Amino acid sequence: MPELPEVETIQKGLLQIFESINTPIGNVHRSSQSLRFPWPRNFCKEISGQRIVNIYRRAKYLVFETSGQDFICHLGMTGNWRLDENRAITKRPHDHLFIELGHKKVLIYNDVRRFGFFDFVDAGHLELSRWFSHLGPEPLDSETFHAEYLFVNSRKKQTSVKSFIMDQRLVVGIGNIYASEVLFRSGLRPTGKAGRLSRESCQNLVRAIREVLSEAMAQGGTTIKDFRAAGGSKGYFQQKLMVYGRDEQECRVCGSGIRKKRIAGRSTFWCGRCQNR
DNA sequence: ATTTTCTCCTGCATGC
DNA sequence: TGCATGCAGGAGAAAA
Repeated sequence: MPELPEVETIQKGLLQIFESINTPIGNVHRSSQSLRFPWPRNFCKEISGQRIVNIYRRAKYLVFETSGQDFICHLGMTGNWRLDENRAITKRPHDHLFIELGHKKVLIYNDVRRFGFFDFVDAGHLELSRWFSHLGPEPLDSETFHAEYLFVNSRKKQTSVKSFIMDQRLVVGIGNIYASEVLFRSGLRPTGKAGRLSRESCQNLVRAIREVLSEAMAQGGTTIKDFRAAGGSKGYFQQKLMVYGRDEQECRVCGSGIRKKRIAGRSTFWCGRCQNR
């Protein structure tokens, strides 16, 4: 489900919940089903009783820094968190993890498709973890992610520009929705070869990535199907989508028809007139 | 080595 | 109504 803006929205919501409740993790239970991978050994027992020191985002991962064992949560396609004030009434299908927080409050991880997962990590040395060692820079960090970086790393790449920017080894956080949106804003065809990007196009790409992700975060993410912030609120960026899911509709800028095509197995949307480079 | 396709899973829309 | 098919926001493994 979630790309960078959605994960960031959930991270902010979770942090707010822990700060407002301000109590150590109570009892923890999980479903008997595995998620994408089997649950870490003694997962519930290990995190029970720990105090949350911080929750932050790296790429599309949530990192929970605790007084004991640090852990991560990847949301896969359909992972989501919600806070239940009265668990007995609101248990839902596909609930997989229950974290009790004080009086009758339960933080619940729900994941319909079970592509998400949890694992223990050392938050102080994330880059050593198998989940983080290959990840590229954060798109909003101008020190490490900039036009020249894109230009240099795109040389001789035969893959499409769209697949290129979705490669988490290059830059993290861009998934299938925002890839189309970013390319619309930068005026680039998604099918173009990455290796042919000019310096100017790289500059436009970097700017578009920063703008689109920032604006989406400000809107609380994109709610296409069922995304909700941890507090339960919807995202509103879907109202600003220019191309994603708009095939057969008119371009909001020039009025020509939005096209749709599968690139590397993923649906891709663009305007043939506005995106001509 | 690089790039695309397959795979994991469930739910929903579509078409016959 | 039932059943088959395809598709959905991720990403590692396998295949090409």
